[in-house]
Amino acid sequence: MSAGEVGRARALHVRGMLDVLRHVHLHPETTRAELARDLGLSRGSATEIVARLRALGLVEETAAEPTGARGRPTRAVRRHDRGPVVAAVDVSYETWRLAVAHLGGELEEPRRERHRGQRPEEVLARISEALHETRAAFGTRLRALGVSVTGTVSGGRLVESATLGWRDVDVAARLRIAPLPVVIGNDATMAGVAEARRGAATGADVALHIAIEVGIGGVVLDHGRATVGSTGAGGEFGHLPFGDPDRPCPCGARGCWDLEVDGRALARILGDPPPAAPRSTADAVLRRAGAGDPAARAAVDRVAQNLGRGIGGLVNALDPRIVTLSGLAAAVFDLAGDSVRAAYRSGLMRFRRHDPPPLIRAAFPQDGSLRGAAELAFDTVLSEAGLDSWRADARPAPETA
Amino acid sequence: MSAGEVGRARALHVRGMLDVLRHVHLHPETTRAELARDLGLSRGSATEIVARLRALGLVEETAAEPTGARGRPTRAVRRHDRGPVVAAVDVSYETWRLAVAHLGGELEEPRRERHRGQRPEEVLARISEALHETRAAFGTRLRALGVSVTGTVSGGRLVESATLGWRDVDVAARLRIAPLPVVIGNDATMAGVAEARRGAATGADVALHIAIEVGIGGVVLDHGRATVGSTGAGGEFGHLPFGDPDRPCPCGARGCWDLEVDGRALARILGDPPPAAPRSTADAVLRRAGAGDPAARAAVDRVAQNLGRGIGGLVNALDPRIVTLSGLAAAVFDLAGDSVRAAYRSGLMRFRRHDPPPLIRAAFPQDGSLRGAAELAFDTVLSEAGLDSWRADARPAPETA
DNA sequence: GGGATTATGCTCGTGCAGCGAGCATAATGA
DNA sequence: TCATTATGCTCGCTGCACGAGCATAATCCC
Repeated sequence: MSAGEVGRARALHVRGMLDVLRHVHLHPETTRAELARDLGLSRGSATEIVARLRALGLVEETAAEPTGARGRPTRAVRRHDRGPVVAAVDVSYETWRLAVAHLGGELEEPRRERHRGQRPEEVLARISEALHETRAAFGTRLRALGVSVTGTVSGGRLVESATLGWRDVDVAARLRIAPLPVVIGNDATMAGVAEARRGAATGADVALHIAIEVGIGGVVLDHGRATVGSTGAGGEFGHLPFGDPDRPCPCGARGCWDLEVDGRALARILGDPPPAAPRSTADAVLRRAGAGDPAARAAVDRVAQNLGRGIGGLVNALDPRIVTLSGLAAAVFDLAGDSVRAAYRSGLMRFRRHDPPPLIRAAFPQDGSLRGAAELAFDTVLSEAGLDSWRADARPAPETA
Repeated sequence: MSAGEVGRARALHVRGMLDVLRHVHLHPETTRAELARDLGLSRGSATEIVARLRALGLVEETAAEPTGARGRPTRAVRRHDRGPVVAAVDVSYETWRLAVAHLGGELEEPRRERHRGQRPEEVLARISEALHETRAAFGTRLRALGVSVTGTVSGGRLVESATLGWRDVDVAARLRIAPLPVVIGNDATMAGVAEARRGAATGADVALHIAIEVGIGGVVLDHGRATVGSTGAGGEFGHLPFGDPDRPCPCGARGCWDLEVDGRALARILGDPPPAAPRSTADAVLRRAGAGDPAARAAVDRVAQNLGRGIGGLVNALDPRIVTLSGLAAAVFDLAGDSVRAAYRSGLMRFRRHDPPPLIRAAFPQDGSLRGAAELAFDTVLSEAGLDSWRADARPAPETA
């Protein structure tokens, strides 16, 4: 190389730019003055950092609508119209979805396809195709991929999904697009991230998210960060032995909480055979209970108690500030909230009962996992490496002096 | 104030000094060259930072013993002989202990007193007295206080301790010494911190620590940081409903795991009345089982199964890399390891069974909670605020130019 | 309508901290 | 004795943020 190449490999200090960019991501309508205040920057630094971000095509400044307050009007700092985007994929029971997300979290209308009956390779090939179309449409603006999948994710692989009937599939590898970073996680984990960062648990230091579809998924969020353990499989609360110790679970263990709270539990309590589609069964029972069927009502009540009791135990163990519920958990909570709450309270240690963490419906019942996948994908964009690579892609080759 | 006081309130950039100081804390015998390599510093920066730390009386440099390797011999960077120390207090069932810890983690021989039968105020007054003696001996070298206490800690208070018979005591407030920061936590939490940072779980990204004395304490460690929830009460795994749903727990809930694994469980299984001192009862049963008493042996086996099964569930939910055991959990594991392991494995989800997280004895069965309290106290010293205050105490009043 | 008030934007000089090249130093080994 | 190896130290350089001072642009109030 030429002799003029001194100090090129040097680590760039981009802390300030990242702080500002993350703030813009979390508060899409912001101003320089707000940035300076919230991030503890001087106005001079704010000016300089915003100027650098503008030069990189990451943010734009436009005239802000007048607030009517005194003082020189500020300008709005917004995401750049041609700034970075990420792709978010969610693979669920019968369908998959693919959406593009912008800085600030805005999700474009997702593309959606049914995949029931297809083999994993077929499904993933279709999604990969769609991803390549997205890549073609957005070019280098597409920076990362977040994948949410219903099932247990460990070591970056989908190790087991009873819902999908898949086992040990390297979903991330099959969806990877050339140089883009991929993050993959369980759907409940992803939805929990969305709730903690922009949903019902916004601002909570520690939050517990509980989602029931078939079985229970969940996650603890610590300041918006999912605590997923050493391999990424953390949050499988459904396989805590809260249930009948003799009842075998498809997971291989016995007494799993899973078996006491979903469609399988409702069918069993009602004396019906194990359902082929537990989620639909659950919806049917909930409808009947809502319509006044006493047997259905009793079954829902029983499941509500099992749910509340388990959540009480989890709150004892994990000490969240708030508990968000989605899927069947939210539906049961709607229909039999008193039963859930009563069992929850009586499952709490005494000192917690005077001010228990509230149980709240999730803010994103439909697209939480897509939103969460987008958030985690953006985490890789809003990092030193992500900023460096954006800069490298945006600029022509660096010139030697 | 004088006009020369420009920029005094400015935040000092001390990242490099803190990085080096933390490295010295974790690796007490180090060298400049190692610091530069491990922290990614240039040798020039290492020189400068070490010089600054020396000037502040935080580290010393001495001739290192020759390694026999080629090259200019390096000098050892060690904690300063008159550098900062912290006090660590552990309040347990019958005694309390107070120890002084140095940078690097070395613990001086603890002072120990029995307190059985005394009221909380008396006990804490005695400890406070001892702390003031420590303060008198070490002066401003004493920088922080870490308190470990057996019981549930929430919001900085001891809210409930069945072991001590205390309820809602503001231990931290009663032990605070004038301006020093105080950190307080549950004894199992503190012991877990010690295991994760310097003990059996060193290097594990996520570790689960399980301690049984009376009931179960525990904690998840994430890269050495205790995940204690929103109020600090996280880790009360003993109050997960793994047990008989009808059995009432003194905590107010039912079916708690606590009741299935400690001296109370052993007594119940043996048909004995509830013991007054469950830990001694447990030790006695363990001795009889070790000596070959078949009834005792069967009871220990049963408890071993309850322990293993619960740990399996926790591993499913929390996904640690390793599980460390102490107290009665370690003793049961020694005596009935096969039963613990078998129940553990059969409680795991199938995909985990080919390579389950190992169950390991804790490295600090005796003084883990003291060591952990010292570690957390040192965290406050090895922070920007801690460094600033050390600088302020060490130097005379800043001069105005 | 015109100053007073309030708030934000911009420029510029300053300081800190770390980089890295080059040279000095101090051991081993042939 | 001199090459080799490794560390220590000096020094000029650079990136980044600070903060004072001034410019700018709105509303408020007489």
